[in-house]
Amino acid sequence: MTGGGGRRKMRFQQIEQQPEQVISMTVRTRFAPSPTGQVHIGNIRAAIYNWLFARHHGGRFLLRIEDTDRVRSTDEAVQAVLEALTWLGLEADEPPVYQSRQQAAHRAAAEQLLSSGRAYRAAKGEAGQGEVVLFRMPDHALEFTDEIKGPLRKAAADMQDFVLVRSDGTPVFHLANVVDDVAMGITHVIRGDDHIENTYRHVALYQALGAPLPRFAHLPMIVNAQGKPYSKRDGAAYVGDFRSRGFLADALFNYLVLLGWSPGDDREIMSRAEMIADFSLERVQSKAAQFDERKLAWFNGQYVRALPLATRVAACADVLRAHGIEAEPTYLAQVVDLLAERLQFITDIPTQAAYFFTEDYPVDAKAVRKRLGTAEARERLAEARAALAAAPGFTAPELEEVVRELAERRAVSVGVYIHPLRVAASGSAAGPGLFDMLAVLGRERVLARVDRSLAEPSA
RNA sequence: GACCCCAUCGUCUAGGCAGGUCCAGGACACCAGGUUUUCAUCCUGGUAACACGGGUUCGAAUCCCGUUGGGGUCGCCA
Repeated sequence: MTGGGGRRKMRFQQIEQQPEQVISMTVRTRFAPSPTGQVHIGNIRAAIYNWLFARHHGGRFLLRIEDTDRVRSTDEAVQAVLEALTWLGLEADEPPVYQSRQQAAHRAAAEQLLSSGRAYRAAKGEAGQGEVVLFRMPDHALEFTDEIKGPLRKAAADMQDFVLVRSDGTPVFHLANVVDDVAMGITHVIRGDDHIENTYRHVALYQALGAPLPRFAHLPMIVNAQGKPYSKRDGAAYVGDFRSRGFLADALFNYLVLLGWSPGDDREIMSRAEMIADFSLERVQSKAAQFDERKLAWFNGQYVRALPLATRVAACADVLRAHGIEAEPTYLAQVVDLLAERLQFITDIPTQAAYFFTEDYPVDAKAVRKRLGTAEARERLAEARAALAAAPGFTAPELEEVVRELAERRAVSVGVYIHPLRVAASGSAAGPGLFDMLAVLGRERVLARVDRSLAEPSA
């Protein structure tokens, strides 16, 4: 059985759950996390697809907090969900629905099922736990056409009755989920494919409740390098992890959208508008996708570089401030502009550009040995120092002119001066163009650092 | 174990529903070269895949069957 092709062909041999016009009706999708912890990367991708699908069809994207597990659900987790959605720009179109507040409706549905004979009371499991309400599964096979997987079918013999209401009177996931989806008018249920088995039960529930069936789309999982479900042990697994590690929301969004979906052409970097315009469940992959943080990092670099300078400067200022560095805005803007192509993460700024802000910057010992380790190198550095000091002004073109002139005069490659100067002025062998860097650093700082280098005992 | 899902470069994928134009295209990563004072960016080139076996067909990555491999589900969790 091969992916998309087969499933799309077969779809039309099946009876549709809803008329084709469904798409022209108002599409309503929802993200329904259970607030028991941080928001997992796989869940947020489901949220993204729900959002994109709703936007594509001019419909609505809703949020439902499935907090019926009172023991494990926490307010902090609810906050985490809200923050993750806001950060990624996935605002819901209506106020969030809290499942725990819908219990009256859940109970009413159970009563309805009880009186119609589709559910029954029974003492199940260990003695002493009391009575539960069980749903009576139909005695015929159940089938539905998944928007991603194609026609799916389950024989009656492979399905058992299941609990709808616990012995303590609280509704179980299946009941609450379906009742709420009906109440919220959800037309398309887009969720992880670990829910496929549940869907048969849900289909039976919708039918028993006399509610119209939504369309279902089951997304494949996100797996790690071992092909196992992606978890915290595989590095960043939660939305908050990515955020704190310096990933941009747009970069993560773009990467995640493409992890399991493609526009059908060669585009990689896409705007939200493009994604919305082109998104379709038909093009969602049906096999699990392996998370590749290196590609995510590449996306991040692309997005960081595309940031307007002012935005990048502000973001860098925040990161620096968190590191106890208060940078003067104009100066910082020069530094950030200088580092433009070299920043893949905004959070790299403190380590990558420390020497711009403090005299206590890290020094690469290896670079010092290589570029300042010989008597000759130090002599060249001294010559360069004199040239810099004699420069008419301390702008990049002026500095470049005096140093190149010096090299010409001594008939040596200009690199002979550049490399020692770079290490003496920044402590590093890598960095922006030397003359621009020196100009931004300023005469005083540069000369002082060079003098300090010259004063240190040679290796 | 039962039931279900999945299978194109190392990874994400295009192509598959309408079989030939695919000795399989793009991106990340990797390798080489170029640009450059370094690093990064950027540019050029390269290595690299249709899981296997049958079948249908003049012709299969594309259709069918099977095998193998991977995954999911079998809770008074969600």
